[in-house]
Amino acid sequence: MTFTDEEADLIRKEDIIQNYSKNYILPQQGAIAQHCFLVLKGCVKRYYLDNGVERIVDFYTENDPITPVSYVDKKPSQYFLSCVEPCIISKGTEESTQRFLERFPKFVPIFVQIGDRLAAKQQLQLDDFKNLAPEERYQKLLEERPNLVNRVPQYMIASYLGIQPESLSRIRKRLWKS
Amino acid sequence: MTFTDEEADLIRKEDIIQNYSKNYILPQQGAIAQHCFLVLKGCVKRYYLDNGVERIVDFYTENDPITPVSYVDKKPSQYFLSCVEPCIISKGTEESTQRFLERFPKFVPIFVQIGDRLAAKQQLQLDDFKNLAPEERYQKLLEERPNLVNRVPQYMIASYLGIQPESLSRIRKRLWKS
DNA sequence: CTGCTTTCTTAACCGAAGTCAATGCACAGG
DNA sequence: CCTGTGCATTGACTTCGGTTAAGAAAGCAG
Repeated sequence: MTFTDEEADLIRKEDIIQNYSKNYILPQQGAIAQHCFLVLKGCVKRYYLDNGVERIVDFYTENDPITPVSYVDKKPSQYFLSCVEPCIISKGTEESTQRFLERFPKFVPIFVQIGDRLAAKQQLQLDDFKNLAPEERYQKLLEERPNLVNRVPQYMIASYLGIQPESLSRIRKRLWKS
Repeated sequence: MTFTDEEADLIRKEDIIQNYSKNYILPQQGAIAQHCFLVLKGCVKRYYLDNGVERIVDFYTENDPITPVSYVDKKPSQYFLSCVEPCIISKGTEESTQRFLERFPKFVPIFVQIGDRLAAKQQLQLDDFKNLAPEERYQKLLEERPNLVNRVPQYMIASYLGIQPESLSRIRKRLWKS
């Protein structure tokens, strides 16, 4: 889901836009009523901590909306958002979302089924993950988000792919040879 | 999300209950307005075909609701539902859902955020899949759904875990030894 | 420019999963 | 009862990722 210039403009006007320095961790209050973010410039990672190890879940770059994750109660894990680069980020409030939807009603159904679509997207991701080898996952990432590899450190890409940095290095070498 | 006896009873009355033989494939019409199912007895698998290979996505047993997957357009893949055992399944229509929610309004918010919760659940599944070895995934399955392993052929469990049947056999052997 | 930190690469070793092929086993149909 | 089919196991072999440790390269500050 991407925005036209006009739509992005309205968001820029309505929402609270802020600059964040590299490595800044976006504050996310309690379980409910979290903010939505829209990355205008820069790159954000979503991750959680697994016995002190950072496990990267996703990256967000220009025009990517960051939707809150509804917590499934039991698990103690928590997701964090951190700026991989200096960022300009638009923080959406409940009211600004409201006004945005009044201005662009065509987004209403989309907002309603955001959860469904997210679920479907994640189903596909999970399917891929089950059936693709690490090397294939990396190639797929290269195809789908070629820019990403050039702007985030490889050890983060490795974490995102669920492998060790050393393995990613070898994979790159292998692919380069062929 | 589970149902009390009373709730399940109403569903039983309202919905269309049918028997299906083993290996029967539940018909799922086009992209929109699919049925919801509730497994009363038996076991259903959700899978898709990957170059003729069956890739199992999930299993559903007694009292598990089967929610439709909203299709993310591009991918040609399609999910099928097939009975692993003879099944008794309650098929929900739009109207019966309506009546059910009138009778038990407490489920309304849940139905609204079904997508969100599904997304959150799948996020956790994906997290696990990225960071657990096949052997650990099998152990986790044993803990979370111990019954499943006893009623589903192992090659299907293997498919669900994203590994080969031979590997699962060796994993079992390894675990048995310790 | 120098020295530090961060990031990436390389090598050696190990263990586990994939693959292919053969065997064992249970169960259903004739 | 015998036979065929489907499923599970086992073995030999290969490949690839994890681990550990060391060193190279790149970025940054003094």
